Amino acid sequence: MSVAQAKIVIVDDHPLIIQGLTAMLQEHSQFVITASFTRGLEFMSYLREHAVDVVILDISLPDCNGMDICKEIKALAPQTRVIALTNHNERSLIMQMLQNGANGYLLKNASSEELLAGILQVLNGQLSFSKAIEEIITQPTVYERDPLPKLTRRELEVLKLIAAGETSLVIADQLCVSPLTIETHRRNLLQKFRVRNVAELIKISYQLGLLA
Amino acid sequence: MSVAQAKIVIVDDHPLIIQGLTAMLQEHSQFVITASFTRGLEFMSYLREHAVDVVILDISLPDCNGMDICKEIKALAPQTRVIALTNHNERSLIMQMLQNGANGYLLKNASSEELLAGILQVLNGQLSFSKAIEEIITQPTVYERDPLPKLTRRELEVLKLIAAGETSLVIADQLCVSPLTIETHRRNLLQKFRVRNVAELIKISYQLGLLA
DNA sequence: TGAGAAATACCAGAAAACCAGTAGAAATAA
DNA sequence: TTATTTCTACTGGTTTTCTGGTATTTCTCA
Repeated sequence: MSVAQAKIVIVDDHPLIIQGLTAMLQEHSQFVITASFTRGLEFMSYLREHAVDVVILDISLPDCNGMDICKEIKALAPQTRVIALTNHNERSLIMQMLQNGANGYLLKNASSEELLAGILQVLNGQLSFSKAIEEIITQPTVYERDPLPKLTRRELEVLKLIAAGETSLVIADQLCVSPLTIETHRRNLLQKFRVRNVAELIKISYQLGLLA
Repeated sequence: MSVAQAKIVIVDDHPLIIQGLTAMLQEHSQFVITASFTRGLEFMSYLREHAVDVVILDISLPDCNGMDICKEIKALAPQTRVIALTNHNERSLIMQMLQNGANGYLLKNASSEELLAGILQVLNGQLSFSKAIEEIITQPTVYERDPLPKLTRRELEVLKLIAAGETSLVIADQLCVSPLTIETHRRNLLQKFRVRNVAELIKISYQLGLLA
């Protein structure tokens, strides 16, 4: 990895971002971009055939979620370094990515120096974070929120209907269950997210990227 | 504008996007990128001193809102074409930008061909939209939602506290007014957004970028 | 300076959400 | 095949929001 060029792959659904990264990395001969993808699944099948040193990975992809992709990458090719590149700066998301084995977490509004330094760091076996991310991590955080709650299929379904403005009664009707059941799901949602009412629930769900 | 190079300026808080656009446009000699900014206000003072043919403008900027910037550009330099470049695809946002005089509306996940074609179109005096945007516009819209409601300062303040999960009583306390007043603001918010309850309110506010 | 917008405030009743506790059936994982 | 989780459903009571009115004072800007 020290003499040869480092093989880098970009996975991002924004062609502009790919182009920007490519332009940036081209100027540095120690890197070579061997491929880029706008879909996570296409990348995964590529990874099965090719060696990759660093993956620069968008968390929010159209066809699948970057978090899971990260985990799969680490299962399939543990030596491949993963750098998350995203706009999301929710603490729980970051922690989850680290949990899943990410080597770095950079924000899309990072400067090219930051990006470059980040890639070099993970190649060196170190972790790498945007300044803003570092602050969020080290922050003892009054805002401490535990690892992104795992919702059941039904709960997610109910959550979306709540966000759509439907009342428990209507939701019950739509899902063909008792309104009391919906009330229970509702309560469990509030509990899992540790919030006090739907307003907060919807806000957090958005911040965590569970909705839209 | 036909013989000379078209002067293009990019305003986007993501260096990567700027780099991507720059790389893309460099290959075409009919364009020249004369400047790029990560802040709207800096750009505005630049515009007072320099001629610009096309501004590629991110709607969500750190220091100010791209919507207003668009209006100001059109007031200051009506011959300058404005292309909105953003991730938001809410109908009301698009309409608002058009209202404010934008010449084009492209999505950040657009392909380079789409971007290039878009710039050429607005230079020709035509309007230009991403395919997805065109669909949203022409859609007879079951989803019709009128121009992004204008909130008063107080309403926005209340909205944020609602999103934070505070009850009317607590909000009233915090703002040192009667709970009944908050109820009124609340009602006006629901009315302005044409929604039925806070869940929907918060969802839409997020989609419109009013929160976080 | 005068009109319209914004912020304030009230009443009263209906609807919906929230809280606490319990529990059986069904699906899924160990 | 247990064990655990998920989905379902209930009782009963409290709090909060939502609806539909009305109305005064203070800004704001044309």
